[in-house]
Amino acid sequence: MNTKPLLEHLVKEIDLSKEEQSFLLTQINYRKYLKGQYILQQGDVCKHSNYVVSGCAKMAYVDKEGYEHIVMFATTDWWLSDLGSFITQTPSDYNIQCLEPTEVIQFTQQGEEELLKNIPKFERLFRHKLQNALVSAQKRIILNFSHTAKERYLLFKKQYPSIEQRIPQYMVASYLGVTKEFFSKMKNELLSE
Amino acid sequence: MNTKPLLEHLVKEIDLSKEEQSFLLTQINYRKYLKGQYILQQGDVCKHSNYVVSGCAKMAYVDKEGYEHIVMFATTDWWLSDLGSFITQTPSDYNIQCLEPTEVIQFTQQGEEELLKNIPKFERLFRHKLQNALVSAQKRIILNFSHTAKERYLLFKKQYPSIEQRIPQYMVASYLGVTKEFFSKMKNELLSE
DNA sequence: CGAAAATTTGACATGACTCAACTGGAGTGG
DNA sequence: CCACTCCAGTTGAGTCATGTCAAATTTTCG
Repeated sequence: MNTKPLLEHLVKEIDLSKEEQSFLLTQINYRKYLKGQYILQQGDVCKHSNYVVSGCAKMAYVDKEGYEHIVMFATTDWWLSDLGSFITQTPSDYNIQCLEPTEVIQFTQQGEEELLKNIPKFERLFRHKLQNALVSAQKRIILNFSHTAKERYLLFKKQYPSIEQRIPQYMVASYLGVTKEFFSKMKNELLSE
Repeated sequence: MNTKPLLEHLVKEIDLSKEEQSFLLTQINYRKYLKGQYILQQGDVCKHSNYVVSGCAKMAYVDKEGYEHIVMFATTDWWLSDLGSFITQTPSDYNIQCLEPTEVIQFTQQGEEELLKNIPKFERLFRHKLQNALVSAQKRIILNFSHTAKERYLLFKKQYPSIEQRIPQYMVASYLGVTKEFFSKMKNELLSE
């Protein structure tokens, strides 16, 4: 029932047999978070890899001065975890917090291992997931170096047209790596151009 | 002979049988590049995934203004490719150029597929490789937002102590995302602090 | 040695940040 | 229904980090 979206999503990608599907179901958990709740808090070990069924969450790093830097947003069909903490089971440097009521399907590290062992197709799927994530992370590094905040903002709007409306603007600023004040001025200038 | 370092490196990580080793050898190629040579040029398809045996190379993006932005350096034991171009076999946005005479072992995309199909251990190994790369890419995104160029430079020195001596300083500047002029002034200030 | 490449220096320009004050909703409670 | 507060967003003045451009200096290497 609640896990249906995941199955549908996965079946599209790797075409699971009935047996594989039911095995998968033994390894996952459905969970619902309220707006504002934390899926992961800085300092805790990241116990779950999360597949977002609905809602919206952010992953962020809070620096020593207390400023928050948003690493990514995740909505339906996105995967979300602090990979570093998840695979090594060491305390995380990141927060994951829900910006809306959010439904997720969770894998524990053991569950993921079991899955990979028993259904090798998953190796390929997860590898693809990682590849895509790495490619876009590298792009973002270069983007931040080679473009002004204004340009980055325009690209962000193109790439995530739906997200901007759903969240407070100061979070968009944080994702782009600028202050909310500068972001506000920037948007103004864009209007009068 | 020339492929020995790769085997040794891999055997340490995944413990290959004799048969697996000899199969591996059928899927790889050894190649030597001179200083200055390109392993990959912007616009070409990335035909190979490269394991660096010796030497040093950089992966970089040249923007429309002609400025070069360095994504990463690779020395012994690093893997190097434009993953996006490699997996989709579409033209690359990056250059990979040797900064020293460099020996690499190359996998084609097909070769890599074969390897993964025939020696499932490789799935795990490659997944780990990707995980680590992704974790550090995400860290670098945040680092660039939350730290000044000076701080980033000090971290770079700690993390890659051997690289700074081997390459022209303007490339370090490019990796850090600052101009060579600013980088020069910055280092001066650090001395008198 | 001489030419090209790398690095440094200085004057000036600008993107982006800080801080503080202000505006304008969206509750909330009396 | 008003007064109050809280939070997001805006605005402005001043500052700082970093960029630009042009010239001078040093290093590298044929």
